[in-house]
Amino acid sequence: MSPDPPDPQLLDLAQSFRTTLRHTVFLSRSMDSDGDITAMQMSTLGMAADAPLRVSRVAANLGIRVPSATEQIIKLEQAGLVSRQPDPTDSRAVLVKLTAQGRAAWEEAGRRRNARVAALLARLDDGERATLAAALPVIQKINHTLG
Amino acid sequence: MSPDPPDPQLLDLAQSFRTTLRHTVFLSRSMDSDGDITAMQMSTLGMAADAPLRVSRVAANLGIRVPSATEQIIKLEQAGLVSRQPDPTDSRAVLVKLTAQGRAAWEEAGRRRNARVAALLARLDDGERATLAAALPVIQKINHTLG
DNA sequence: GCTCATAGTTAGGCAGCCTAACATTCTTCC
DNA sequence: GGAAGAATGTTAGGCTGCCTAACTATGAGC
Repeated sequence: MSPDPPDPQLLDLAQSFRTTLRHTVFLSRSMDSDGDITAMQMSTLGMAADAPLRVSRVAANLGIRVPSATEQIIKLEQAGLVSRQPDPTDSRAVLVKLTAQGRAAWEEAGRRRNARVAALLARLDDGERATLAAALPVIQKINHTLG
Repeated sequence: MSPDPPDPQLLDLAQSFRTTLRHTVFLSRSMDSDGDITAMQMSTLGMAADAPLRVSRVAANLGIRVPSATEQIIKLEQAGLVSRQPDPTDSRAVLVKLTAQGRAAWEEAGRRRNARVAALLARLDDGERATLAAALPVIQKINHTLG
């Protein structure tokens, strides 16, 4: 239970990683101004794009509490992007389902954001892009370590 | 001025990058619960750790408006972590300066966070860590492209 | 010295998150 | 089958962080 003995090299990498992340969050925030759809809303629509899911699942995936998810989902519903339907297998639950309009908005916003990010990546050389591409799975692995 | 012709490969990478970033922001948020110091406050203290700086500089570096920066800085001041002093060279300006207590708190929080991140990185193998280390400068470069 | 730009602060409002309390439905166990 | 408890959402109320608009005070230029 004692904290691992601090490996200096690991701490250095952690420091760099942390600094990079901080700036990245910042970048992510500025990318966020997509007109009207927030990053959270994008994520929510993306989940529902695969299959309808419960409010509690949305909350868990977003890392927020259920009441907060309800709030966001109601806004998406009012915008006509999702619908809320009782789960036929469990009347307590509510299924969040993407509407046709929601799917269109999600895809369109995704295209816009991809284009914007691609424009940034275009300024890298091939080697840098390869390095980045190789690292993304590693970062994903780190992200999933939390689970 | 027309948007670059979409290079499919670039868009793919952009898509992966975007997805990874989203999860990373999420990770970053969960790392944020450091007891009492928020990520923004950490950044602010970090800036002041180098040298006293103006409120407007803090705002610019954080990507927020001046009134919002004032708000945060006042909180840090009330917590005894920074002091606010008039700039001797320009009486309109206010210099945000780290107090001894502020420096201690900043270093301590940095250590805690590094340790936490290092614990995540410890679960990677050497090759993955090398891949990650190689990519950090690239990501930094992307971040700075915004400027 | 008047005018205009610059640096911060104050005031008021909005969005997103939280906890606590509640209604409803499912599950378990007798 | 019925009571007790668990699970799913929603509602209510509050907090934080961000914003814009309006204001004060100082600096800079003609």
